[in-house]
Amino acid sequence: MVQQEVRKGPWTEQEDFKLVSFVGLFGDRRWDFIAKVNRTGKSCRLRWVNYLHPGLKRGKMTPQEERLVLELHSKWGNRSPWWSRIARKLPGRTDNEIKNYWRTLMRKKAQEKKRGEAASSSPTPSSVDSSISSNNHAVDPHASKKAGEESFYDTGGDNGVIAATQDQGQKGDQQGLFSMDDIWKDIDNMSEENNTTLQPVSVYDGHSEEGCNFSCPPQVPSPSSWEYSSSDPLWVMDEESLFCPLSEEPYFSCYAQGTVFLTG
DNA sequence: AAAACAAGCAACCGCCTCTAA
DNA sequence: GTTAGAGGCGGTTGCTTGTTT
Repeated sequence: MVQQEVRKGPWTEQEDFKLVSFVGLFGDRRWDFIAKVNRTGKSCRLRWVNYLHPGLKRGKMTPQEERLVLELHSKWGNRSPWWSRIARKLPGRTDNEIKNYWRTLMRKKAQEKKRGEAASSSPTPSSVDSSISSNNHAVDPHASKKAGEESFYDTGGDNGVIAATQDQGQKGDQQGLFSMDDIWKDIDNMSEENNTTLQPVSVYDGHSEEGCNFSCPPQVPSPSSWEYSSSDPLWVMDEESLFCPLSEEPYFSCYAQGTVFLTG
C-alpha cells in the first residue's frame, strides 16, 4: 500500500474518526486499505481492536473476570496464543487488556514476594504463587484495589444510547461507484465541517457486501467519553462455539447487529 | 506544594502464520 | 509449489495519571 507518511504515537480524534468510518465502510479485515489514515495497517487494526471496537468493555476487570483469567491461565498455561484465547472468553476484553492485567498482577506478586521474603515471616507469597500455577481461586487481586474506585471508562452510564438511524448504507451500496479519493474526500469533509454530536455508526458486518451501511459520525468525541452498551454481546468468538456466552446468539448475528452506540 | 515513585494503559516492534497470486 | 504481503500474536516500551512521602 502506498502511503505518504506513516504516523506514530497517540491517535488523534480525527484519526479515530477516519478509522471508525473506514471500518464501517470496509469492515475490519482490510487494514491495508484502511491504512490511508497515514498509519500502518497494523496500527489501524490495533487501534480498532483495542480501543475503538464497539463491543469493548472498559474499566476495571470484575472479580469474576479476574478469576476466569486465573483459571484459564492455569488451564492453558503460557502456550501461545493464550492472551487472545482468554480474551475470547471474556466478552469485551482485549488480549492487550488481559496482557496488561496479567503483567500488573505478576508485578504485584513479585513485590509481595519480595516484601514477604524481607519480612521472612509472612506466609502469603507462597500461597499467592501457587494460586497462579494451580487452579486456585484464593487470589483476589481486586483486594489491592481501592473500594469504590470507578474507572473513567466504566460502562453502564446513563448517558443514553442513540438509536441507529436509517438512511445509512447509501454510500456502501454504491461503493463501487465511488473512487477511493471521493470517499476520502467525503470523510475528510464530514470530519472537518461537522461539529455536532456524534451519530451512530452501523458497522459493516464483515460478511456481506451489502453490509457497508453506515453513516459517518460528524464528529468523533474523545473516545474516552464514548459509551458502549455493556450488555452488547459483541466480541466473543469462541473457537469452540462461536456463540456469545450470555445470549447464545451466534457471533455473526451479534456482530451483524452492527450498530455502534456512541454518545458524546 | 512539590518531588518521587508506582500503577495502568496505549502503542510499537518483531516474529510467525495464513492466504492469494 | 513458491513467494510476497497482510494479519495476528506476544513481548516490550514509554507516557500519563494517581499515590505517597
